Amino acid sequence: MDIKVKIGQRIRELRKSLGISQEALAYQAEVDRTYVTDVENGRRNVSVEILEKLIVGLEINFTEFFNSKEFKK
Amino acid sequence: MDIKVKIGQRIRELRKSLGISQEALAYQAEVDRTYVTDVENGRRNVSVEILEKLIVGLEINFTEFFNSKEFKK
DNA sequence: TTACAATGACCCTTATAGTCCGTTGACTTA
DNA sequence: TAAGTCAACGGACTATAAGGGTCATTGTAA
Repeated sequence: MDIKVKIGQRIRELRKSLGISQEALAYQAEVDRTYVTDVENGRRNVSVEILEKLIVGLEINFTEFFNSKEFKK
Repeated sequence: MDIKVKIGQRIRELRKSLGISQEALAYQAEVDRTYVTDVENGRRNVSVEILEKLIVGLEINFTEFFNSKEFKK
């Protein structure tokens, strides 16, 4: 599966588990509201700096973010 | 530390453990040789699609790549 | 010494990542 | 009836990722 889609799904999964809206995540990650929508829907090829912002906004770290079934190939 | 630097260091570490040159990694990952140099030296804010190419070129997966001390915050 | 491979550090395009404005529809609560 | 939140989408714009060229440097080997 497309890495962009995998990352989008993972972000949505973690955001929902936090019970926050896309807009709230966008605010915490300091990115645009519409950008979060695009990322979650696998339409954006995010850079690591932006991904870091999102991961921090999700109150997690890179290791935990990628420690998920879909990233183990 | 800067996420770009952390990723660069991790790539260099894994590349050296494979015993291959930057050029060989660039070839396997289908990116430019000078780009690998820049990434390893923390000068590039790589996108996830390019990072995936590099990770595949390093014969590893995202989970293992980020399962390293410096990515656990 | 010479020669070569590997790496690093510039520089310069162009393709696209990322922002910001808006609208729309679905759903909820008053 | 609103009026609110939320997610999806589009268009236009700016910032920058990615590719590629060139030359310098370093190390090693003959």
